[in-house]
This record gives sequence, C-alpha cells and structure tokens, in this order.
Amino acid sequence: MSRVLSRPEMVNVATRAAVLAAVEALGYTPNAAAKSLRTLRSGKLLVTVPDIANPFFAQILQGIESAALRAGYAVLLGDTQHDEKREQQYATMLLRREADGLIFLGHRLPKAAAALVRSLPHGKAPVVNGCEFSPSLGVPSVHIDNAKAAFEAVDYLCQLGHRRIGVVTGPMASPLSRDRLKGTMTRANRDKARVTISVAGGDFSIESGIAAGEQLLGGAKPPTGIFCFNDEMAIGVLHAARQHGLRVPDDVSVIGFDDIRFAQYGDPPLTTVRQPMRELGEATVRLLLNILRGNVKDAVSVTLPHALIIRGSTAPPRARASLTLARG
Amino acid sequence: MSRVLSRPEMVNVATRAAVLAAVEALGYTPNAAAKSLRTLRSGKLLVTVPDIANPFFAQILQGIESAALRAGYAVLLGDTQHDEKREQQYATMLLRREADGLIFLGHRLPKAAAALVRSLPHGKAPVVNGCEFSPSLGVPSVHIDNAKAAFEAVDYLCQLGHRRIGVVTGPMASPLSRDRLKGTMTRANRDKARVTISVAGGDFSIESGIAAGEQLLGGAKPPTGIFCFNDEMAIGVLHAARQHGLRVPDDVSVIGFDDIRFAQYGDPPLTTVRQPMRELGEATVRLLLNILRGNVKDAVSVTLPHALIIRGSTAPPRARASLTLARG
DNA sequence: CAAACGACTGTAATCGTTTGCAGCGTGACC
DNA sequence: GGTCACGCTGCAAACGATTACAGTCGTTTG
Repeated sequence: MSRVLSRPEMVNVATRAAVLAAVEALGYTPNAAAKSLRTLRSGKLLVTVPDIANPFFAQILQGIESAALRAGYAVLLGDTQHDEKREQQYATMLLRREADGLIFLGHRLPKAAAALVRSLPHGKAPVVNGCEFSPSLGVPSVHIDNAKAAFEAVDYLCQLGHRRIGVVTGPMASPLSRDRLKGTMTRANRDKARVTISVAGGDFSIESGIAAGEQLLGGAKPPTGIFCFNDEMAIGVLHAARQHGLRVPDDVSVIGFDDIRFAQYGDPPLTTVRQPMRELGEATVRLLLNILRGNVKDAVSVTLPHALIIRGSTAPPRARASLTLARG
Repeated sequence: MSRVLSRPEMVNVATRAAVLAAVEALGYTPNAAAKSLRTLRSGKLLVTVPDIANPFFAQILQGIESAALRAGYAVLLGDTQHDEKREQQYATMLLRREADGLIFLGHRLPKAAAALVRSLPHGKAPVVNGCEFSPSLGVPSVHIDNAKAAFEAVDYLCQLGHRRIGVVTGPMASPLSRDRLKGTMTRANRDKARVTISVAGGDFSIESGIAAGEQLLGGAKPPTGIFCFNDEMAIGVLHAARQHGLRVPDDVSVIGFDDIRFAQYGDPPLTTVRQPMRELGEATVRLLLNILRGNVKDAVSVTLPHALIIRGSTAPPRARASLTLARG
C-alpha cells in the first residue's frame, strides 16, 4: 500500500508494520516509471555540459550532483561537446518529462527549452543556466562577474608594470568570453597611452593555448604578460613559453582563469582567477529547486564572488623589457 | 497513434501524414514515464563514478556518454565519492527500474546490484564494471592488464639503471591497486639482490602524492625513481621533489599512470602508462548493451591494451646515486 | 455471388503507482 | 439508543503510452 511509504503517519502502526513486513518479505521495490507517470515528477535533473573532461565543468557538475542528491534528485548527464544538435536532443528530454528541470552550462539555450520558457509565465520554466549570464535568454543563471574579474587580472598585470599584454580568449560566441574581453579592454583603455593589448583566440583547450602562445610569443614585440580565459589555455601558454626558451615569470607572466586543481601544482604554480566551481553547481541546483517549488521570488540570477589568486607565474617584467617598451 | 511513431511502415501514408500533422499542430511529445511503464525499459544507463573531478574518470565517462547516446540511451550519473552508502543508494535505482543497466567504476559491487546478479542466471544481470577486474564479483568488466602495465613501468626504471625504487599506491582495497603492486613486485623480485622497493600509500589525489613524495624523498636513502599509480599523484610527487630542491629527471625519475591530458603538458612532461580511457568507457557500454540484448556469449570481460609513454620525467640515475647504491 | 483474404484502423486491456472517496467500526455526545 | 464524528482502510479511477485483437472495407478468387 502506497500510503505506508508516502504518508506513514496516516496509517495505523499495526497496519504499517504488517505492510512493511510484507514489503520486506517479498523484496518489493516501487516502480519509478509508474510513480512518475502518476505524479508527473521524475525526480531527475537534466544537466548538459559542453565538455565533461574539462575539470572546470567536472567540478561544477560535482557540486550539482551533490546538491541534487541531497534534495532527492538524480542527475541525467549530457555531454554536448559544444554541439548544438546534441543540446537540442537532450533538451527534448525535458518535454518528454524524463527530467523535472534543466541546468545547461553552455551559452546556447536549446530550442525545445526556449519554447518551454516562452510557453510558461516568466520565472516558471524549470530551466537555469550555469556560468554564462545572458539576460536576453530569459533564464536565470549563476555566474561570477566576469568583466570585473578580467579587469582585476589585467589590472594586476598593469600594476606589476606590464605594458604589452596578451590575451587568450575563449570562443566569442559565448557571453562569458565577451564579458571577460570587455573587462580586459576597460582596464586597458584606462591607460590607453601606455598599455597595448594583443588578442589571440582560443577554445579553452590546452592545445589552443599552445597555439595562442606561439602566436603571441612568436611576434616581434611579444607581450610580457599574458592573461588566459581559462587555466588549461594558460597551461598551454606556459608550455609554449618553455618551447620558446622563455622562463615564467622572469621572461613572461601568465594568468589563468578558474583555478582548477592542476593550476596550483604545476611549475610555476599558476596565478589565476578563482571561481567557486562547487558553489556554482550547488547554487544552480538551489535556483532550479526554487523554480520547481514555485518560489518565484527566489528564482533570480545569482552572482558569486571570485578571487584573484596570486602564485608564481606572475612577476614584474624584466628591466630590459620595460625599457624597450618605454622607447616603443 | 503510437503506431505512427514506432512502426511507421505499418500504416497508410495518408494516415501517417494526418497523424504527423496533428502531432505537429498540437506540439505533442510522448511521455517517457508512460512509455517506460508499459515497455519496462527506461532508456537510461546508470553510471557510478568514484570521483567525477578526477580527469581519468571524467574521460571514461565521456566515452560512456557518447557510446550510450549513439545507442539511444541516456546516462544517469552518480558521483559516489568512494562512499559505500551512496553506491548503495544509486544501485537501488536499478531495482526501481529507473535505469536499464548499471556501470560502476569503483571496486565495490553494491548490495542491491549484487542481489540482482545472484537472482538472475549468470551473464544476464545488466551490471558491468569499468577499470577494476575482480572475477569473484561475477560481473564482467573492461580493464587493462594492470599487473603487466606496472611490471613494464618498473622494468623501464630498472633498465634505466634505477635500483632504489619508490612506489606510490592507491587504496589497497581496490584490486586495481593490488594488481599494480603485484606487477611491481614481480619485476622487483626478479632482481631481488639489487633492486629495493619502498612503498608509500596514496589515495589517487594530488595531495596524497605530495605526502607520499615527502615520505619517500625525505628519508635517508631516497629512491632515484618513483612509480605512481596515477598521474595526479605523480604530479604531487613532482611538486614534492621541487620542494626538496630535487630536479626531475636529473635527481629523481617519476612515472605516472593513466596519461591524463595534463600529464604531457607539465614541466617536465610526465612519463606514464597510458590507458585508453575513452575506449574503456565505450567498451563498458558495448558490454552492457550485449547483456541487455541477451547476447550472453558476448557478455564477457575485456582487456584493453595499455602503453608506456616515455617523456621527460624519466632518465638514468645520476652517477653518484648509482655509486651510493653499489656501496649500500 | 459468396467467401476468403489483405491491409489497415479502432478499441481496450495493460503496465504499477497515487489518491480522492466511500465505507466501516468505534466511541462520544445528546 | 440514535446520530455524528473520527480514524482508518479498501476500492477504483486516473496517469499516457504500447500492443494484441477484433472489426471494417475493398478486392480477389473459386
């Protein structure tokens, strides 16, 4: 009898015991599909991730999973590989009610989810975003202040005395990259006369970091400080610098972004902007649960704090470099 | 009408078109719970991972996800944090038919799953293991030959001339660690007179690698070569070596295991045993699908090839070290 | 011309829960 | 003693697909 399991206080203790004994004896386990059919709730949260092998996303996912588990939900994982088709495919699982809500970590809101958002009153659609903040989507999100974080990273390089600064971005399709570039430029423009920025495009992979490093360091007047939009590309730049016989931080400073676990144990340990990955994940789940429970007033975007973590990959530029710049 | 969707060739083209039009007009999407209730299939595979933030598992998971998606299955993710309770909790989802099968990546077969395995004819239970090979569980698995791989890693150190060799293990509860230790010892015993092994226990985390490195390198006669049971601990050992002012590979050689992406871009690039993570994941899915489809004869454990990847973290020991050993 | 057949289509049972509602017995109150 | 309220239990109607089976209609065949 279902009442025993779901509303045990409503039934007589004797009956309850009898039922429980029978349940035990028969090894009865309730069928999730039937329950879900009847209640219209699946107890699952769909999470789409651009690349699960990226430690940044892996740690966010870890936060999501643990918060979901605590709230009695299971996680349906979709690794989209930045592929729009896959994103769409996974989003339709929401419509089929295979999941009660969707957390998507890319920058694209899949069509199926967008339709759902449009069809429901504002703040009612069980769809939230992690990391990217794009008010136009009409979906709440959890993120840090990317522009400010980038501003601070570049500001730090400037304060160390760097004048030629390289930037390794992520794909410009994502608001996150655009915000970081915006912050970078805001800081650079404050010292327009002295600071020059050179931009190299990356895709958040180590390999693209190496390529960007080659590009930036191979030029005539290479930057003395390089700000990368994630740690993996920074690791790539570190690698490229070594290939060029440059020492970090003596010849070139490098700043990363995210503070993944491998950032602090490399040689040199990476100066980076820390994002609270786990908390990001947990907060997306809280946000989604608020929507599912109808707490509309708590279903609003959240900005979490970041922090510039200074380690061994940054230092003032060498005297010669500064002089060269002063002349140029 | 369900026939149109599931067996379109059975219905008249006109009817089909009409139904399809209606489906389109109403924005109809089939309900997964109802379908699952009726068909007794959920279209989901449950995957439990000890630690999703570990790139090794993340890459296996990536292989699993892509193979599952290709076969029309979705992935239910459980991050168990090596916690037996959580493993149990997730395993009961199988009994509730929330998933059609279970892939577990730890070394423990949860009780609920074990019961299922016992209750079904051999080779019929939809439960497979990844990475760990433990015939006693009665569950097929996909793995590499860990003993042989460890043998080869240690053999390589021996051939370089190392005589005092340190080993950083994983938790001994897992057969995987025991197999690697076995392989290590097999090789060491072959040169019993000359080769000495010192063992430090780790838990696969960078931090435990640092601690193990401290322990091994802080002693009176530190090893000249250290074999770690995964790359993260090797990165920790590299870190500890730097702290001790030792240079790698000049003063001490280090070998890792797995070949995660960060292994090759560190300084120095890590010599390591490569495991085919992605293929491991894909193979577990194939194995599970064979069971689900009743291909019992193809539901057997698989051993995938590994490879020793030689990079910059290994070299012959310094002359002095060899002399010291010769005297000792 | 009737019967058989083929190609579809419509109907209804079924999957295993949850849950509103009716029924039932007991005790209290008038 | 009759009525009502209360606390619990049992019944049956959903939930939304799938699918076996029966029915329909037009055509072919003996």
